[in-house]
Amino acid sequence: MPRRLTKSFFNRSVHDVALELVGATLLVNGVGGRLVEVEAYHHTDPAAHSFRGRTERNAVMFGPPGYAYVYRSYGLHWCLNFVCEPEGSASAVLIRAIEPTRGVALMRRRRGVSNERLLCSGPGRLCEALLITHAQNGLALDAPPFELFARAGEAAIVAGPRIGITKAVDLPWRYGEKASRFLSKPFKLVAKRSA
DNA sequence: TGCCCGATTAACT
DNA sequence: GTTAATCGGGCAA
Repeated sequence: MPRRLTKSFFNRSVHDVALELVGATLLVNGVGGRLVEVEAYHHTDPAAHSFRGRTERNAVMFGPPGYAYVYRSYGLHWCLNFVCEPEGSASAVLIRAIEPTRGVALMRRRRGVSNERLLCSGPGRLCEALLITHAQNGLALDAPPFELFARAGEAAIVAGPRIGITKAVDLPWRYGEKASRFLSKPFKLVAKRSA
């Protein structure tokens, strides 16, 4: 079994963590799969919830690393983040897509869709499939219901602009497995140099 | 207090 | 391609 990720894993640059999370396995009550798409949010970044300081909603981001920050998006969906960097940095990785591997039948039922590709390909979708709500906000990531395992082997990781934001749109802080069928959106081709 | 808008999704045309 | 669903944060008044 691959190495289990504990709190110290998250106590460093949010970008280092994001890169290493691609290919890692996340289970919630035994259900989940491989992380194939994540985004980094840093407190100096205008697109981050923590950019304007601490509020009731984002309080967990200002706490120690290795905890879940869950917020409501557009009034109806939930989004899952992992708090990173030393306490007070208020930086986090948004989990955007998962390749389902465990508890697929359960996820299908929770989502009400049969297409495996649509089960966890988006931050709101994966929270519905894994039953993540505000009830998990502030929970430690190295204790039940969470299980996190390091990537085993290689991963072909690409970076690109983040999705769905209007500030700092040019920062290439979205990371994922380019060839994965389970991304929320494909990564654009890397620009080729002309001879 | 009131208003606008968002780290989204599904169902439209 | 567009839009409704739905609500808390942030800012103006």
